[in-house]
Amino acid sequence: MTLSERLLRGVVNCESREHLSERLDRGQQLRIKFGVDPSAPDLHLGHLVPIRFLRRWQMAGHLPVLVIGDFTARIGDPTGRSATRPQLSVEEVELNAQTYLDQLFAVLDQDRVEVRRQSEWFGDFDLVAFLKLANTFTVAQLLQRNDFDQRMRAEQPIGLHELFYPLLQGYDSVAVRADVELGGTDQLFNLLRGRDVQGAYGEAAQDIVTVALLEGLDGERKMSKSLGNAVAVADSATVQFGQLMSLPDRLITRYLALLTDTTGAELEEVERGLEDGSLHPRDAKADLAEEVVSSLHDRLQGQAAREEFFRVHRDRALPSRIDEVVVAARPSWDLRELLVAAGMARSKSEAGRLIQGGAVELDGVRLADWRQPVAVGPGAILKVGNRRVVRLRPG
RNA sequence: GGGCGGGUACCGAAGUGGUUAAACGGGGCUGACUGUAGAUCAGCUGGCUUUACGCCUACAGGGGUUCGAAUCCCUUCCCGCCCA
Repeated sequence: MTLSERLLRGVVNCESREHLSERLDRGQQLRIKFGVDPSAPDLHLGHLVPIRFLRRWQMAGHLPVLVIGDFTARIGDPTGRSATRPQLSVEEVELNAQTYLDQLFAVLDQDRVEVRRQSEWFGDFDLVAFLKLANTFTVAQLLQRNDFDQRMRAEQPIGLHELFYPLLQGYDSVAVRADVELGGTDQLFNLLRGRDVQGAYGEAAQDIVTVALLEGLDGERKMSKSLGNAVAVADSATVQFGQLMSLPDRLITRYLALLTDTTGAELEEVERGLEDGSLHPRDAKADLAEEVVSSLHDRLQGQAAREEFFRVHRDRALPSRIDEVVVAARPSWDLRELLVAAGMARSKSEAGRLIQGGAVELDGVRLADWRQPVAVGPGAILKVGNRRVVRLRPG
């Protein structure tokens, strides 16, 4: 396997592949730009795909250039959106960016990156400069983009400022003198515009690479916090493990390929095992989950999370650690009020529904009638649904 | 500037004077089944109350008509399309 083949493994789009491969094989050190969107500060597994890619390059001696989109975040990237994104304030952006970087440096070597902010060059961008940038494209060129086209068709609004997003991102490449730009496949349009902008400013066009977008836990849409199908990098090992176990079976190998260092041969083996039934999907998924969780925390926590999961779900035992909730000491409780007091329901109506639905257990006894008052002993175990359990402490 | 069409619950979308807390679909929650999930089936999906088809809040905002309005009228705001 040549150097370029190794570094371009898993890449979906590459332009120009020939040019890039040649530079990589020649051993040239490249500045690989990666845009950091500080509108969503919580990293999830989907972010990890390009970040792991960057790490591979970093270890091969290339320089990741992280561009914090502190201007574009205030516009809102229209990519993949059917609606305009909310615009953020300067303070929000700065705070988010820092949170993002902190999490990112768990994977990347902090000392071998260049961190830049768009405000460095856009901070005093004047109208003349802006119009010059705007002059690099026609409206038709920008409107051919899929997201816009769909929105036009659906008679949805498109903010004028959204049109400028690809231009600003493209100018970033000029500003940081990017050799290569990395992004998810949804960034293809923006990345390509970067090449055009560089050309318009008399610079060599960057090569671009895109990597796959990770599907979320629902197996349908791309992983995103707002869709509620994401596994957050900052979550605890047990939570992450449980979430990964809820992944649809058919995504096991995809996750392995995108989130772990599993080799191609190993992947084929798993695939074969799943197909002929010699490998239980549950176990394959547990292996995947342990691997991913271990990489985010450490090996020990990965194993512990696995054991805990099997304990609670397969063996139906109580979790080894149960959060304690202090509730008022009373001789007897209205069960609905108890649920609200314990933070298991937002309102008494909601509590009543849960009880009627048979979701509530107190000390292992299912309570389906909220009219029946209950007594709460010290250390009573309140269970609502399959995964929410607390220990009650009257006091 | 002119014409037209819109703004309904988390989302999409019905409803065009009364039995509408608002059909239907999606999503979410819960139960059964399981391999944990998915698929499947079932229930729930505004709040409050001594749970009662009782009360309160709700169909962009405000005002009005009416015994009664998401539904009619006036007005403000917002969005889309077409023409200029």
